[in-house]
Amino acid sequence: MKRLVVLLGATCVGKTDLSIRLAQYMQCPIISSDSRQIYREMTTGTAVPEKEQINAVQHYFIQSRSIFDDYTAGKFESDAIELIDNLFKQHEQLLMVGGSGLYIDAVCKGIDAIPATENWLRQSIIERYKNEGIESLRFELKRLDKEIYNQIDIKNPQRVMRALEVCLTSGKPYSKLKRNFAKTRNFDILKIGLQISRNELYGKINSRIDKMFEQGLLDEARQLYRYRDVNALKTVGYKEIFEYVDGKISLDEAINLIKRNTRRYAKRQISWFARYNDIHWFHPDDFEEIIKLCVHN
RNA sequence: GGUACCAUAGCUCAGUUGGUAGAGCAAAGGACUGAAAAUCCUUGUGUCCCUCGUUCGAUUCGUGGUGGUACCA
Repeated sequence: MKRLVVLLGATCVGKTDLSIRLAQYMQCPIISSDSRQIYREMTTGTAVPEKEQINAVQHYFIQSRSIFDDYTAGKFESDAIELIDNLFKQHEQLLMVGGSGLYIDAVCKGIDAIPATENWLRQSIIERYKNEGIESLRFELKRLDKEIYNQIDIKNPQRVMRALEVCLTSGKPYSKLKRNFAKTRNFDILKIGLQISRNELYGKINSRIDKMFEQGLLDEARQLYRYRDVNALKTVGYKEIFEYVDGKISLDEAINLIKRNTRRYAKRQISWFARYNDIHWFHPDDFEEIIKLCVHN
């Protein structure tokens, strides 16, 4: 059976550098499972691999979509599975690298098939949320689909809006579509997690942010300022600079907020990965140990 | 050197008409199937600067220190 090696871990832990060495050793391309590096308009703030790294190993999905595409985890599932099926015609093993938990899940166990929703509908629900508040949306959701109402986090507006949107689009209760059914793939999956101490991780985060500013993050974000409302730009490293451009905070404050929000993001990733029970954890320096696991038998 | 004010959670501060205390931020933990670098939830014991005094009882009042800030010399 073919095998997909999934390299995951919190931001800044050292996935990219290790992935290049690993891919060269395994002689296979890299599939990115990063929900922000996929956008071509963003470079510095998402810490995409260096040019030399991109040239050294064939990468898929990196900077392959536009921030105007309304890309989603659902599209990623179908795009990635199609790609993986094709690549397995030439490779025994493939390497997927990235820190977006939902995207990793989409590939490893799939997301339930749910009809695509219309953009105008989502916009109108967002408008209703702004005008009438969450209560009104909850009330309607409860009427349309009591089961999902009891399942989801009712305090989370995004969850309520999503559930309502699916009910209204499909004409069926969301709970009938969302089965949390794990698909079985026609390939094996090996998950390798990278882990370092919290102090070390936070130190790396801080220095990476400083480096991003040296590399021109401020200018890059300024160029994107006018598109600030698209979902893809609701991203750590950009949204804070937009606040600075608005004059709401100083540059120093923006830098410190980016560092803080990146730390919080890393913590959320750690929480997400903690619920997987099939990850082989390593320190990023344990290359030899990791290689041993990746030798395909 | 003198006078005034301040000293409480990692930080900024509130408060206790004397019965050992609470907000914001930070931090920590968690949830999460099409926005996911998003979104949401939970969590506050700290010699209330030190000393002596008054008091049944002082973080709160008084004395004396120490440190800080401002003004006057």
